[in-house]
Parts: sequence; C-alpha cells; structure tokens
Amino acid sequence: MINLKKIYQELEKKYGKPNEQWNLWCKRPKTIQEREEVIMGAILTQRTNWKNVELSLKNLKNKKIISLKDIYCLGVQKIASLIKPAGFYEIKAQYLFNLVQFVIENYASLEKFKDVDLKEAREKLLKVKGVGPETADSILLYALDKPVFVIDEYTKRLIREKKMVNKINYNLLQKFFEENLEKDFCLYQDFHALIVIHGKNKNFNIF
DNA sequence: CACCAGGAATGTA
DNA sequence: TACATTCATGGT
Repeated sequence: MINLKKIYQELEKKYGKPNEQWNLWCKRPKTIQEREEVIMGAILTQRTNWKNVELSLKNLKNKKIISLKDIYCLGVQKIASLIKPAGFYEIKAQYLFNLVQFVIENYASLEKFKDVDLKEAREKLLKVKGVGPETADSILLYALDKPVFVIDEYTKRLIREKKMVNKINYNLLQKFFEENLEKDFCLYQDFHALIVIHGKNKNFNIF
C-alpha cells in the first residue's frame, strides 16, 4: 500500500470533506439526474474553472435542460448558446452532443450504460470525439461509480513533488494509484477531489 | 492588461 | 513519441 493511503488521510485531516462541486461529485448514492449533471460538468470543465461551469449549468437548468435526453433533443447550436460562460463553447457543445448521442443511440439511457463493464465502457468512451482519458475516467468514477483513479495536472504535480514515481504519464500514474490503494470507488472519488482542492491551495506546506 | 482554469483534437517533425 | 496550436469566457 506504500504511503498513498497515508497521503489521503493527511489530506482529509487538513481539508475535511470535499466541498463546492465535490458536494455533488462525491455524493453517494447519486440519483440518475445527478449522474447526468456530472457528465455535463465533465465536458464543460475541460480547461475551465468550475465557477464558469456552474454558470453554464445554471443556463441549462433555466431552460429546463436537465437530462442527457434534453441535450440530445436540443441540438448543437442551442447547446452552444447556453454554455458560453464555460468557454470554448462551440467545440464543447459538439463534444457534449457527441457524448450524449453515444449514450442514447447505443444504450437508450444512462442506467443501461451504467451496467456496462468498466473496461468496455472506458474503451468506448475514449472513442467519442471530445472525451480523452481524464474526462472518460471522471465520468466512469463520478457518474458511474466505477473504480478508476482520475489523473490530472494536480495529481502529476503532487507525485512529482513527492518523487514517488520517476516516469510520469497518465496510464502509468493511474496504474500506480490503483495498485497501491484498495479498489474502492468511494476512496477514489474523495481522494481525487482532495488532491484538486489541495492543488488549488497556494500555501500547501503540509506533510 | 496579462494570465490562467479538473483537456482534447489536430498538425508537424 | 513529443511538442505546438486552437478553442474562448470570466476572474484576479
């Protein structure tokens, strides 16, 4: 188990339970509507701060766009007009549409897609244009409760600082976390959230 | 006014 | 494989 679990415990002691976006993302259990909101957020938050994502999600809610099916029926151009605050709105509207199109046309609903085996679900998500490793894993972990560890810049920075791994790339780092922690999606959800919260904290002289 | 934020696709060498 | 560029709003 090396000391990854210890790092998690230190972070939890320092920051407590995840807040803000993480109130929803780390909630257990989630309703289907909440899972679908996580999926929308996963695309919208690409290279964008969460505040801007919230503005976009609010625009969607004001228009009663709350389900993946609503997104699917709305169409790319109207999606774009509502998600402008999240930035990159033209391309994100297309990405979001690609994703909901994939789910609805192949599985009819998110409930059905949720039943798909982790390995297969990950491979198929990665084929959707606009869904890369981090977005795919965020969806699997936070919307579908699958035990995959999400790697982002904050995670890389943390491991780099602590010099726990010499070769830093997405797949190797993900393997490192998953091999040195018990296979528990609850732990993965909270741990990743805490890493991000910690990474955004400027005065991070802990441990 | 300059810089950056939970990325991913595309093009170049 | 490894970088560079593009996409774009809102906060500091």
